[in-house]
Amino acid sequence: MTGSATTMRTDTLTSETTLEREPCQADATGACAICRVRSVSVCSALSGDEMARLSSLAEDIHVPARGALVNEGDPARNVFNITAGVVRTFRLLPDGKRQLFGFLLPGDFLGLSMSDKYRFSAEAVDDVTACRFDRTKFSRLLDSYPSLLRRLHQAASSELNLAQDHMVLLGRRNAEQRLAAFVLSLRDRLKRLGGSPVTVPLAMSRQDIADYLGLTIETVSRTVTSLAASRTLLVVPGGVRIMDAAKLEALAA
Amino acid sequence: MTGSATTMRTDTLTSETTLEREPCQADATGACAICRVRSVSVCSALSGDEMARLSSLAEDIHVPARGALVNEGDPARNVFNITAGVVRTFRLLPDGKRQLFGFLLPGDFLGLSMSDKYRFSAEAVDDVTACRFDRTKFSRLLDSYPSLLRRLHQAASSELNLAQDHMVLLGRRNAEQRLAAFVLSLRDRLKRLGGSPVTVPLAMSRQDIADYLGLTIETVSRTVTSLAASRTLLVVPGGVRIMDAAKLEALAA
DNA sequence: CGAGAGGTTGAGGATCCTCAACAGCCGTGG
DNA sequence: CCACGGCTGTTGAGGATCCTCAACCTCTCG
Repeated sequence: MTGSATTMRTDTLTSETTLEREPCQADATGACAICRVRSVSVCSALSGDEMARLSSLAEDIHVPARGALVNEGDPARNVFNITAGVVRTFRLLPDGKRQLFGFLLPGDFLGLSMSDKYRFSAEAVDDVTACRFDRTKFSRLLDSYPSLLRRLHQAASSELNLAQDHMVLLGRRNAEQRLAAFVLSLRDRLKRLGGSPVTVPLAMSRQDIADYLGLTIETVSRTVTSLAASRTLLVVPGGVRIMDAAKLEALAA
Repeated sequence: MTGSATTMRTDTLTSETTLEREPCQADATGACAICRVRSVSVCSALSGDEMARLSSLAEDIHVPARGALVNEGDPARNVFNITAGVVRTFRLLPDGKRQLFGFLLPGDFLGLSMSDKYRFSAEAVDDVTACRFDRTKFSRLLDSYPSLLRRLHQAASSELNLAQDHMVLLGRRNAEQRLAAFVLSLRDRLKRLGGSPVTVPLAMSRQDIADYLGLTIETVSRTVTSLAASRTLLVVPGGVRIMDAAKLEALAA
């Protein structure tokens, strides 16, 4: 199994989604020791020895923009830890509609909610690097390292909280409020990764945003325009600049 | 602390929400041994000895219809295992709107997603009995019993799956599809608890259903009427009867 | 019998979707 | 070098769905 398990179906831009790079077991302590996102990842639960063992399971992969990490319905062979880039998770409906569940940023774990098959698809929004683990081996590791399991459970808890926030957004907020909440939440997450508190890069397309917010692309476009007209946002190449954070927060509240 | 921690704020029908009954540690093995919902609960992960220790932490509580189990914003002192009745979990918005996250049935665990404060409220829809645990003690138990932690993590995973299903429903389905999915999913969950595959008791009000499905009470009422007119459902006292399961499933797909 | 709660039905309106045209950007290729 | 097509995003007009407001019905309970 060289990576074909998680490869494409919806996307055929490249012949091989996962470009293998130097695996983590390259050195004694493991590449995890020098991982940029370790402190914000589930891996932070582990001590030196434990991390070495985790490293031996990790495989550093690269997925080009639009490449697939997992496909809904496939056997769930891997779990991932995102180390760079943005990933979208989503489900495709029979009528062609799409619902995005979220955007994974560096440090986020992919594979928290899973049966034996993937219940959603995950694709790279831009160029992505990630740590890939064999799910069975990773699961065995959880038996040995309860602290890792606890950390993972924490992550699942926090994702459940995010999911609940999103249910509120989808069920009870209008387009303007949805967009405000989206921009602010993305800003906050990027801020924790060292991003700017005013300029929010939007790696994802309007269609992605629409499918995340339960709107159409036209409504997203119109709402952004309207927020720009009221000097709440400023549209800049590749993202938006927050001009009136207070107003945005009032909308999102 | 005798139960006031989790008591009411939104609801003041009774002076004491939690009517203490015989605690589980009444006998040697613990009342958990004879628990009706043990096989479908997280508790099933435990062996005899372990269960005895769990029993010693459990407190059997009763919450009358409309009573509160937890209030959003309160310190998260307890977690629960529902043993009878139906519980609604929800968040209240500043503008008075409400979004329900789900209905907990016997065997369901309350407290999977949590920080140090409750991020949502939980109220009894009808008369509810539950096992209440001190969160700190329960958390310590998790350190001793990794199998319980695993089971809990499984439960969190599966709740995350449900949350994703619900995001699809809220973001991408019309009123008819939402109602169909709701009735079917409730039927399936009740079936696993020994319920009928055709008659679905609806303990919750139309308002609850509306707030769960992201609709208004009027739209729910109209949609039920319309599904009854097309002989897909039959409205019976306290619930509905599924007349055309195939049609309902086609709508929910 | 009256009051209140929960639910249904109707009319009108707001929001968002659908369909369509168009603008900007970028890489390709003559 | 510029023309062209494709892709992404914006804007507009009209329509569908769902919400709002209001009346009314049914059932229960005092």
